[in-house]
Amino acid sequence: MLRIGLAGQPLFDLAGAASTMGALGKRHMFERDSTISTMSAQVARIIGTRIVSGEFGPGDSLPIEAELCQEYGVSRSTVREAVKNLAAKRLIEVAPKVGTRVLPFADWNLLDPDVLSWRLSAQFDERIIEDLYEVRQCFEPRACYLAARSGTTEDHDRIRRRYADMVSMLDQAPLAAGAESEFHLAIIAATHNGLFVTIGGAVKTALKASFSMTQKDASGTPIDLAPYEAVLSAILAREGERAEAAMRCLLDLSRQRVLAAVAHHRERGRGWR
Amino acid sequence: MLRIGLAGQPLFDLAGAASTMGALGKRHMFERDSTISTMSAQVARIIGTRIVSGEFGPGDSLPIEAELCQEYGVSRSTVREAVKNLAAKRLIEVAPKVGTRVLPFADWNLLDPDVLSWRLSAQFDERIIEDLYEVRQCFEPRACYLAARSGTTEDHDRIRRRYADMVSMLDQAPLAAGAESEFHLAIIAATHNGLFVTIGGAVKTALKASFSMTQKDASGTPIDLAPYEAVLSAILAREGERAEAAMRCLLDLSRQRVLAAVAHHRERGRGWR
DNA sequence: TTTCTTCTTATGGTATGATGATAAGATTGT
DNA sequence: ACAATCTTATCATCATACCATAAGAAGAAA
Repeated sequence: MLRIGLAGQPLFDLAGAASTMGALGKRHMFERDSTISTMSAQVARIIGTRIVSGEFGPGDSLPIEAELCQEYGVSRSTVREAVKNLAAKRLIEVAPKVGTRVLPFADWNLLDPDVLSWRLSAQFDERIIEDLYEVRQCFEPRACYLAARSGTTEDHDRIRRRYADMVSMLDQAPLAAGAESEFHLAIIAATHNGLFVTIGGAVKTALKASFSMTQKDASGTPIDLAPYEAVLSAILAREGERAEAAMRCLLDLSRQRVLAAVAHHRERGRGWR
Repeated sequence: MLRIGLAGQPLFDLAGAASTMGALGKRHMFERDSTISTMSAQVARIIGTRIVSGEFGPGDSLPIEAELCQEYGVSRSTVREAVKNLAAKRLIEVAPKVGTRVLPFADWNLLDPDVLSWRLSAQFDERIIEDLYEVRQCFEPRACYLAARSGTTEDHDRIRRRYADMVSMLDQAPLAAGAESEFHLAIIAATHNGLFVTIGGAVKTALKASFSMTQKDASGTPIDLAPYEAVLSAILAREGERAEAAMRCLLDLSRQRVLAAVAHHRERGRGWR
């Protein structure tokens, strides 16, 4: 049983000393990532980060609810919501009379945006980017094939529109990144396979999170549209194999671009965040 | 704003009329899926089923917390935990002052075991099985390639052991299905790509859930070991391409087997569940 | 000593009621 | 008509209490 934190003094006092006030309004009292709205979400983030950073290892027990309340200075309801949240992400498992235990890594839902961003902030790792692109190379070429072969004309129209959006936003870097995601998602949606959509959405969020880590979207170098155009034309022509190959190529270029941006960002600026 | 349920009378009275007793012990009072331990999990399942069955459409608001308490005869804490759970699965989004709204289908985490089983129980659809196998065909052959090319000898040993387990359990149908999953998971683990592991775990759970729907594991016909042996030997020989092709073949056979079992089950026994 | 039973305790699950903050809608004054 | 204000609906949080039960401790019997 691993126990952390000096007994008594909260590691992170989210709520301050005053006890009997509504808490939502005290958001301004702690600067710690005030973009997260609720306290339970913040507690979840803190505990989650401590788990993915390895401070709690698989099989370890978390402190009991009452201790967590003390540590973070919040009520039991809040802690319970946070814990439930982490359990839903399969980071922990909570059983009556036995406490809250960290699950083995293999159980973690790494596709969860929160889990991903916690992992990135705990220790940024190019490996995570590589893994993401490995997954994309598995799914997106196939999705492209299916979109070309069995997508409806409405699907194709939407893909075309997303491409047009991309073109029109080419100069505004942050918008372009979003438009690019939408292009990919439109292709995936054209497969009409819900699981593809789920995985695609997770990957999109994951990439966005990793971009925001490097604080720059693809290092400002303008995107080369040619590979996208190749994908688009192959899909519209309903040439499955060509679409598949074009997407494979696109992803490879994209991967290189992102890794280059990461490397570039790594050498200037002494680290991550 | 969509409101369902006749105001006042609970649709499902989970807790009964008595109000001031601990509730866990009253599990025996309702037969409704008593395998689920906590009430909040049951409430989540009921609401989740109503969502995936289309009773609430995307954009609709769920009844407010107080109404849900009444409908299901549980306290607000319980309802809140259930709602949080559904939000973690991206079925709904809850915002202060605006209530709880159903998210568009594209946001749902279809890889979540609960979501999958709710979908299956709401309306069993061969399509879901097809989608699952489409996903498997995307990433398992690639995982096989990577396992063959870059797996450690420990990884390979573990794969070999899982295969041996499969062989030894060949006659006990329920165990064999589990052993087969473990074989696949061992291959996926050998890629050392966490995302593959996450997706693989979800797919495994999903298949298990769909099997339990048909109440028979692969219709009792004994599994043909040859394709598995082909995969194993290719991996151990570190022949990536051959391993990839062998897995592709294996999955295709497996898919046919499962669909046949589903069809078989469909014609006798007038439906699902 | 060993084993079985019983008691205690630690721990999560649930209930209840109250307060706070605020977005959305209703009301009112100009 | 429009803008400012008030009210309400609704979730977020807190505090406290009780219950059920798994695990562990203590004691009794063989």
